[in-house]
Amino acid sequence: MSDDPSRPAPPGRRGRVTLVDVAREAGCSVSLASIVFRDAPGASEATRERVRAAAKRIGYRPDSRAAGLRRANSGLIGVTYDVRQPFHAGIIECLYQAADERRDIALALGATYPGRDDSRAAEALLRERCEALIMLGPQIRTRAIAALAAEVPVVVVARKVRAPGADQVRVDDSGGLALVIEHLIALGHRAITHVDGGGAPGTKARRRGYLKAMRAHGLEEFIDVIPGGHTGDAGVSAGRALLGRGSLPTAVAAFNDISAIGLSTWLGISQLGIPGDISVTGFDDAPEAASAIVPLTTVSQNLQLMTRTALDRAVDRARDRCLPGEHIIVPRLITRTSTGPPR
Amino acid sequence: MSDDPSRPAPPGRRGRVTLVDVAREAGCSVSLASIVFRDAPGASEATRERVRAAAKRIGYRPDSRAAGLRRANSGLIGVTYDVRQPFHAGIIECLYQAADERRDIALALGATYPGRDDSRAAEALLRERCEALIMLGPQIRTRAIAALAAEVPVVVVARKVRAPGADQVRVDDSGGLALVIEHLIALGHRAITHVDGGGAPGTKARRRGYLKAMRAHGLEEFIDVIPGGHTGDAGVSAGRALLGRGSLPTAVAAFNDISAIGLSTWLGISQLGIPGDISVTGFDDAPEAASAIVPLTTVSQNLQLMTRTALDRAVDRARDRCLPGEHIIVPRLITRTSTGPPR
DNA sequence: CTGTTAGCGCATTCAG
DNA sequence: CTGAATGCGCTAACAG
Repeated sequence: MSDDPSRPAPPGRRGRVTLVDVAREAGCSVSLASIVFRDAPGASEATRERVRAAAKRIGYRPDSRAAGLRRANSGLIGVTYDVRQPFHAGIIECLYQAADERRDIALALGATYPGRDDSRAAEALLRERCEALIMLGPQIRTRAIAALAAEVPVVVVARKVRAPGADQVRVDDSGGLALVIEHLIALGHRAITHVDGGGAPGTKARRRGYLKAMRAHGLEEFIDVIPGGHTGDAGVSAGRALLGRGSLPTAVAAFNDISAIGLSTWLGISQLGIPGDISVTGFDDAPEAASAIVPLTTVSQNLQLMTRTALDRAVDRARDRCLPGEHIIVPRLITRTSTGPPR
Repeated sequence: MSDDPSRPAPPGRRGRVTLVDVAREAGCSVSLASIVFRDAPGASEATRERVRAAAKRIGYRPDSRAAGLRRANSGLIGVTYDVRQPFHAGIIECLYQAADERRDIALALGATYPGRDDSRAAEALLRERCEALIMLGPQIRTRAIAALAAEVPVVVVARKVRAPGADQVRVDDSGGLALVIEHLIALGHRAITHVDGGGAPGTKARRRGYLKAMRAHGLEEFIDVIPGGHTGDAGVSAGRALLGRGSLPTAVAAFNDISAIGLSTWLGISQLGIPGDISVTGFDDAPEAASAIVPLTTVSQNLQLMTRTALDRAVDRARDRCLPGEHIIVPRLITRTSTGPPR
């Protein structure tokens, strides 16, 4: 408590509790206290307890900025995602779970929305000195991603992008869509329409899966793709378009769950029974798919595996400088009650 | 200490470009370079240009951790929010917009979901040394919020909480619900049912607004509250419950938009016309409300004002140590096509 | 406008 | 296990 009045007011003692205070309170050296909070070897269990108790007593909280500044690696992994995308929310949850399993990793979120693109979000994250970037379905152009990948390890999730230097982790979109088509065909369907993603990441691959599966079963003449999108609105519009035409297919494979639910809603309102009159399928296995009015047959991306892979890649690339690669997650068919034999 | 001056400044000895490198490249002092990046007064426009050009040339990016470590205030405002809540996503967007208008403020997001509560999220944020915390509809108990508020300025948004020391910014929930009831009554409705929020923040106040408005118009005998929730599923369940009873009301005021949309969907599938057979209202003016199959009459919380207020309060309290207060946003009725005269 | 200096809170030596 | 010393990248205060 002996402030030296001769010197200009030291801005240090502003009431902030630091590691020094903890060490003094616990009666040990700062190095030891540091070891305890880093979970590093070199302290007995007894001292660990003592130090932690002291910290709690005086209200100490580690300063992760200072720690990151000092160590070579900040332990921060940046994640850019679309704040409006429910599917991204699910991935964020899984990423947190994966990160919580490692004591040394923290996540920094960078939200994206129509007025703030992935580049902006990434820039803010990099100023915080993230070691690596995980980008969920980035909407910026490939060369912008490549530019980022040149500066920092980048892992692109849920979008196919040929950016050299960026890892890719995504489901086999083509194979996933083929899965539901095979399922519908096995049920006896032939007139199967695909409502596409209208430009959302994965649109082309899923459409390719549809075409491939139809052709593989000699159903070329039934091939029917109508424009859609990844939102519920897009599904509603597609439903409207579908009903506006002369004949109805016996099944519709939508681009994703949200769109499939919008579509189902419109069909339901138009007094069509699902799956009695028409079968509907989605993609993603979003939480909404299971709890929809008609639980949706869909394709699971195995988020656990996907996020774990993404995080591991991000950390490994940041630490060991290993080479970027492509990681394709095998999709799985989830059968629910929105599909049945044709009418 | 004699680096080869002929070669373009190598990316630092440790591979990272710092302010020192920029200063050397621009041929000026570090202080000047610092001034430029902080947008602080004390440099001519010419030098600013020169320094920025040099920075770009060698690929410099400010280190916000180091800056925050040094200055008294980190400039970081932490935001905890429910990653599954579309309504929160809208607030996040507005917060970013508000933060972007101030050069000195950055947002740090802390996601919340069933396995990770607001306390966990806040803890992580505080380790990053946020100056203040904005909590969106926190689900933790009041005393946990109070505990946080004792350590750092806390602004609670969209939840009424009597935690001493925490600011509150929220819409007048009671008045908002009353607004739609008045609107329905003016249209000629008398049998108006309220589907409540089932415990979500704001449930009680909105129900109170319903009761007050009904009583104010002598409609005690028509008072009818059924349990609901804030999700689409809850709306669907409420619709099912409603139709399972003998008689139908002529209008339903739901707790929020998402629930109202679920409700509408179920009513639509049950071949009831909206608003022909029954009027439906929501709350929040979420993006989904405008683009629903039947555009929803709802209550706007004026997010712009709400978020600006929240951010200003957070910053002011962190900087000037002013006292916490309560800030009630006046709600506004948004009339769309989901309401009409009774059948 | 410049250059110098002194830390912010912490991790990491290194010799005891 | 201790104690002291060094510096991460930056801001701020100061005298030129």
